[in-house]
Amino acid sequence: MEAEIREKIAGEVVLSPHPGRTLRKWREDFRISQRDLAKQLETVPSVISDYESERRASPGAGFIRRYVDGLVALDANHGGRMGLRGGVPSHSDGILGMREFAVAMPLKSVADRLDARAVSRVDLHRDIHGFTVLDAPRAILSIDASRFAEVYGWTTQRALIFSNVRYGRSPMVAIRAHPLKPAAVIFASPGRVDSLAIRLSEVENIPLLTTALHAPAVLERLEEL
Amino acid sequence: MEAEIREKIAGEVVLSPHPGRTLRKWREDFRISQRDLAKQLETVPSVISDYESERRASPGAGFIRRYVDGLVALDANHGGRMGLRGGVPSHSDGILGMREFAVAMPLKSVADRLDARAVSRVDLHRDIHGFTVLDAPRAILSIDASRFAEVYGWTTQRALIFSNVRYGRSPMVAIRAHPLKPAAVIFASPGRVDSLAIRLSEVENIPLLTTALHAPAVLERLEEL
DNA sequence: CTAGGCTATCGACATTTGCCGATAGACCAC
DNA sequence: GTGGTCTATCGGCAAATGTCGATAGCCTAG
Repeated sequence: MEAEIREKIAGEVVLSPHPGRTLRKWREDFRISQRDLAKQLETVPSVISDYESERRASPGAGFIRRYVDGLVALDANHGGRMGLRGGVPSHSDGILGMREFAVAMPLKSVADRLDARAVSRVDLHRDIHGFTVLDAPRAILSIDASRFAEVYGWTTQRALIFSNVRYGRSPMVAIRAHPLKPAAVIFASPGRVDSLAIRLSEVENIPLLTTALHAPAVLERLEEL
Repeated sequence: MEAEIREKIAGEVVLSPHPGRTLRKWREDFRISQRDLAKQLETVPSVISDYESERRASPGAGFIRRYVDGLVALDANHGGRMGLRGGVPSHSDGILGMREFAVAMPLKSVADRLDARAVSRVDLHRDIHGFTVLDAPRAILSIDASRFAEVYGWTTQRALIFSNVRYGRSPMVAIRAHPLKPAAVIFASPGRVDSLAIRLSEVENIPLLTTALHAPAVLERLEEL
């Protein structure tokens, strides 16, 4: 995730006819001050200001790299709340709940919490840093590829928990088609899980589990973790 | 497509500890000579060589932009065959056929050729530059997000024609979840097209059509275009 | 062997970048 | 009013870039 946003920012800056302005745009998106960034880069604010106001028409790769790294590092220090979310603080239609754990949590613990059991043969031995609960049909309609960052929030090391799932094909197909992959998928109170869903979970090496709980109970159970 | 690859290359170059070497790697991936690139940039080959051998530790944004633009422009002149395909010449399991038209073709002509009719309300008034025929279930299992470039080949301005389709949900969900979008989707001899498929076509503004022909007949009909 | 294509190295030098510090302006809270 | 925060502008200057041309080496085909 971080590597991707860094690459995107750097790419945009270089390709911009006004690299300095693009740098400023991104800093403001992240809501970081020139002073804080200057401190992070171990320089002075007027350096940042000069670049951002296009005093230098063609900043070098070295500077751009340090600037972008500084932005992303500072954002991480602030919990990655604003920047990586693209500045949209509220949840999209289809996202029922979302949380980051304070510490990495074994998937097994999460599964136990939800009385969830595996339906594919993918090994459950991995850690989860958070979860997102989604209403599957609504999410598919309202969240397209460019906004998956919202589903994943700060980390893809999360469980995606889909409710209102009949056969589970559409969520697994969507995950298959998108470059970012979650750490696990859990279907809340599904119908009969289709064999394609299971095969996709195995192809992608993403554990697939089901729980009899519905979304509100899932959120409640995970609140206590 | 082009904008995305440009951004990716530029981003990689800037973030690389060895920008010059990364430039070289990409030029070689595209199979473009220093001489040809130098000509495109209206400079001399020793300039390219100096940068690529890291004589300049921190090339400026201006040069990187021109270099990347030059690569992509030259690749386009060569039909975009090698670079954008990632150098995989053979078709993946699931791709039954694929072609670029010599000239842009109205979608209506393609539809007429296949006796296809629209099932969603999206306007058909657009041009197609080519098509890919896919076996839907096999494609979904064998082609993940990172290899969609293969499905699209040179241009996303194409019709994706899916065979072995029951309700048409999975193909539309996959398209929904991926950043690149085709110009049209045609289901060859589907079962009953599900309302979700139709809604996704409308949300994405991608025309959705069906034809009674099976894949071999489709390929045959389109061969004559 | 020669010719052509491709690439590498390096001297040269005009131009630009990278970075700092001094100064100034705007805004807000006390 | 003062103090603090944030940002902008600009002079100064060492260091690096951007670009060219000359030269050289390697490989292949005829």
